[in-house]
Amino acid sequence: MAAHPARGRSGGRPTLEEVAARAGVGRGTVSRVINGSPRVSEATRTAVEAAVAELGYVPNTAARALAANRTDAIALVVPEPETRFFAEPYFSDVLRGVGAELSETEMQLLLIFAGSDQRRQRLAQYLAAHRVDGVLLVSVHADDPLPDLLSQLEIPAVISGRRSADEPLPSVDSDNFAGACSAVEHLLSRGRTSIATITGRLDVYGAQRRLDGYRAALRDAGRPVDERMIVPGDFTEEGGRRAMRELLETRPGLDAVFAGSDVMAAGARQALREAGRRIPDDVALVGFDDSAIARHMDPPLTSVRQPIEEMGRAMIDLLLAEIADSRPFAARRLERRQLVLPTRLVERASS
Amino acid sequence: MAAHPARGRSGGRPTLEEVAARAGVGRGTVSRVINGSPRVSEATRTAVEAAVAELGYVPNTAARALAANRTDAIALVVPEPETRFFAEPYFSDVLRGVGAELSETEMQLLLIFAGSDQRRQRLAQYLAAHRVDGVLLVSVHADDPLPDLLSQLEIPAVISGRRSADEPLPSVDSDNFAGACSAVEHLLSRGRTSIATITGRLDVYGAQRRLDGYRAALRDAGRPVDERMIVPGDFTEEGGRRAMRELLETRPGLDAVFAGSDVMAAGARQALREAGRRIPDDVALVGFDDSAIARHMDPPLTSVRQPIEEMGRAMIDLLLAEIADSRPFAARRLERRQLVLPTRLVERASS
DNA sequence: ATCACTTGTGGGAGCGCTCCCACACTACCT
DNA sequence: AGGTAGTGTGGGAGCGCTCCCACAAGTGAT
Repeated sequence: MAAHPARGRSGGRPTLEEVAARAGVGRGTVSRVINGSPRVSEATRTAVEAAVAELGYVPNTAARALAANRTDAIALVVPEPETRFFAEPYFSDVLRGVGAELSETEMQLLLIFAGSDQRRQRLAQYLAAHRVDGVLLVSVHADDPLPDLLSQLEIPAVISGRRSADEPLPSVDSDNFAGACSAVEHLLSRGRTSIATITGRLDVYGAQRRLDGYRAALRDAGRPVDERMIVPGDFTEEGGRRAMRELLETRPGLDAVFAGSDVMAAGARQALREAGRRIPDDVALVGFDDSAIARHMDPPLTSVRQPIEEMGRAMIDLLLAEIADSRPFAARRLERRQLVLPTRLVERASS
Repeated sequence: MAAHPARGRSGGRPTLEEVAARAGVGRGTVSRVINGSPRVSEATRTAVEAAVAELGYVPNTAARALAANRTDAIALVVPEPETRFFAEPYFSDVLRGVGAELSETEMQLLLIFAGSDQRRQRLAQYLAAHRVDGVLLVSVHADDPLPDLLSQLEIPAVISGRRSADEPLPSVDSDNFAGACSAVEHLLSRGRTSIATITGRLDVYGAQRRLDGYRAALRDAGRPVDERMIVPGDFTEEGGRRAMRELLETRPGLDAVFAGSDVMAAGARQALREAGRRIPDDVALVGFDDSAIARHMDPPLTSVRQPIEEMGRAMIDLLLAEIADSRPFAARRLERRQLVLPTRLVERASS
């Protein structure tokens, strides 16, 4: 027995050393097998694998993290309170894509909310301790200090959406401009002549671009843009409802609304119903995101589809590449670090 | 310069050793200060704290985990697909409570989905590697092997709800039986005479207890229990809708429904509306959970309030105590490890 | 003065890995 | 025969902590 009486360790998990002894090889060799190094002979590999199986060996992640200076974990940082996270289908869709892509790797995903100052404080601590190899940042507002903190700490990061046209960080975005254009063009082609829009928070670049697209489509069609037809929302259902009420008051003659998100469209629908307007007979309604609520709305909502799940997957791919690049002796830096995925209009009964 | 040229470590974070040198003390002393040991003189503590601040020292969690055999992280395990997680307000409420309670500690929360076989496989690996100090298990079905795996691995765990009356694991539950009783009594007191119930999945103990409460309340009031008035749902909106349709077909004369969850009540409401029944005029409706949808329903839903957020907090308290107990030289084992919190009927317009 | 505690402190040993140097062994050219 | 690669392998050193033993210095009873 050891002189040091195994300080109360429960279970007594086997170590690399023990696997090596069992397989009759050295520690280094076992490590190579575990990590899939090609420089191991077939016979040795088989022997080691047998020993691993017999002993039920599972690597100690803390030791590995300490020695190799990596954690095999990445964080999905949501700079919003939990409530928003759950209310917004966008997040769950991203999470699904991220989870799917990640399940093919050994990486672990942490979900971190940074919706309050206290939470942000804790997150900063967490990042400073380098407890994750990389960060996925979703829903970032223009003035958010988080991206800068990350580059300062030299932590690989990818953001969903951009903060501006020339986002310095690697990012994955959808073509918000083109998507908005297609929505408005669709409404025009249906003979609508008085088209309003409810925007998202304009400190989110994507919301800004959707508004730009709305303007451009009208302009291209030779229609004047009435500024009173543009009302800001905040991506929430309540915000959509408020915006719609305002529109009905100032521009009661409108015959179509392009909402900057499905959730806001749902709010707008309530306000329209309250006011006795029928959809699409009196007012056509188009959303953005094509999330689950669009399909389940009554009537089903025409919406601009963003491939959110695919975006989640792409973010992971980019991030993993970033992480690989950040390690010593990385092959070469990536070139295309900004991805913009196409959108597509899905027509349903609301327009 | 070191002979070993600092293998590409980015940032070059300060170590305990460097802090010690700066403060003119030994490593042990710095460690004691960091960990809040009382056996340090005031003067030394101040000096060390100054050095920590000057150097911007942040402990290396991997090293700490390796040396102390703990991770300072706990996992919230959801044995459901993400979709269910987002569709069910119960989870977000638990998460909110857990997050709130945890934000007062240094513990990190991981959210892990174990909804598919592949995911469960990965989770098992993860747990075997002891990457968390403890586990919170929500929404466990009677035959789930996860709890046994956890006790086998000797990982402290707390479950929300119980699997049976004599749950071996520490658990936090609400008084489902009494809650269901109060709902039915309320309907009876409102003069309803023909009360149906839509149950949750009966392999969830809580759903079973709600059904027991429904039966007991009717019995206590001297009313016979009509088995055709009991229809199983599955906690989903769609399930509630289906169950309600069935009830309307087999028992068209009913004048009240007690649904085993708010989400199912929302589904039932849709079916009632389709059938042209008015709420509460024709049929009174009562839900369970008192989640956000109860308040937002039209009409607002009478519901049995479970203090879900408080339950989340209690789970954390229990789990932290369990973890403390599992460490060597723990003071004493806990006694009360099963917590049952009271429920309360919240009356609204639906009944 | 001696002994027995108590309080504060320094630093060795060790946690379980990865990294990398050294070395044996084999091939295949000159 | 002597080079010159390449291929597998063993194991030392070290990652940055915590734990704990040893010990100095102070305090009070005998």
